[in-house]
Amino acid sequence: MPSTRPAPARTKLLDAALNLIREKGFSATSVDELCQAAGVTKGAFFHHFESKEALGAAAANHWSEVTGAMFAAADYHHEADPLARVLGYIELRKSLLEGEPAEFTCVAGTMVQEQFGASEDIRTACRDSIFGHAATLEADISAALAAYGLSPDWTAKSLALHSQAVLQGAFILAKASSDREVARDMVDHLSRYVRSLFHRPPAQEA
Amino acid sequence: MPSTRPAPARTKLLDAALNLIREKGFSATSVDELCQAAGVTKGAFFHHFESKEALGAAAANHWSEVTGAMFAAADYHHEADPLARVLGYIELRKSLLEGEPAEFTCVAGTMVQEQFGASEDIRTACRDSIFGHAATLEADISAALAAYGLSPDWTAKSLALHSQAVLQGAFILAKASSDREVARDMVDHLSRYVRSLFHRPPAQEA
DNA sequence: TTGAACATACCAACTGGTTGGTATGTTGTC
DNA sequence: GACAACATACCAACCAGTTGGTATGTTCAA
Repeated sequence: MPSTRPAPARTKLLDAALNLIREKGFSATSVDELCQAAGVTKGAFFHHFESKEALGAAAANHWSEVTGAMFAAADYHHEADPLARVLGYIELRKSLLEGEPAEFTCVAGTMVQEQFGASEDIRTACRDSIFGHAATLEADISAALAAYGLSPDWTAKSLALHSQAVLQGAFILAKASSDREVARDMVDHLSRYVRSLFHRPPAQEA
Repeated sequence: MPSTRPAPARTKLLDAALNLIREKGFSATSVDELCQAAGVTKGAFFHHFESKEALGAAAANHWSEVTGAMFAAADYHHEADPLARVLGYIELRKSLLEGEPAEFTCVAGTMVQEQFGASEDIRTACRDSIFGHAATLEADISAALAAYGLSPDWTAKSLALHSQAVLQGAFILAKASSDREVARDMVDHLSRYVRSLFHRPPAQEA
């Protein structure tokens, strides 16, 4: 049987990074803190990552994998109607707005905000995380356009990105106000917008 | 005659902070860098601000004043139709997306993203900046609702905040992709959404 | 009107602690 | 016994913040 081996230092560091970066940002998180949170020494850190910057880029990729697996396993994919899948995705994102900002916030968005000018590796890793995730949504939007026979003056890609923009902006407002309800309202507006684009009734407000 | 007196150190430091925070984030900007950019010594810094954190909060307030004056003087206020004022505001925000991210990005959004958990003073100053700005938009939205005889299931305040969320999210996508056109597309979606809420035709796409 | 008392604005040099990073082990496994 | 995976000990650079000081007002009583 596959007995649970102790998590290797590299994974422990990446998991710790996901939490610490969302709590305090990348710059304000020191290598020592990372090591302490991961229960690992500095030697282990620099054995697995050639620099703090390299860990940042790796953490963004790790974030893509963790969240990618989570969204891939979500229920909304089972909806037959592609628009229902899109709206289901949005409702899932809303339901995820629980607990503290550091728990529901996006690592890639947080990190790229402060590191976009300092590290090209981190920037591209965060870009791939955000835009890659948007691409999974773009497919359902395209299918919905086909199913509803629409050819609007906006692209599926731009609407997928817009949804990410709303979410990222909602995170900022939640952090600023210490109130996740604000973020939920923003997601409601997004849902309303998508329904209007497909000429769907306002439906039930949650 | 009111000859132009040399800018005092405090103002020079705040102006420098506005640029440096947007370029590199708050944590990664050192007090020494701030002083060098402002052409001022460290003694002057700590004469005017009791800590780096205090400068951060002051910078957010300075940002509110600078941008508040700019938006207060904008043309869109002269529109008779309140909805035209809202849409004019959105178009203005789109036209502001020029140059490098550090030039069109929001200081408050950038700073609160990394400092919300570290400094309550900075967090509230950024919150006041963002939510205070949204309040100026909320008045026009309320007037538009009255003018068009609408009583929707969303509030003027939440739509004003939604517009800020879209803009903040657009900034993040622009930073991640190094492409401000992405941000412009997000603002187009916002404009389309607002028009749909007021049952206005798609109108011309810019 | 003057000058002592005080306040403001600023400066150069310094400090103790923290930073990312390195050099050199030790350990367990194939 | 060789190599990856760690640990320990350390360092130079940098960090926010402090020090003791100067130059330039401003206030107000004699």
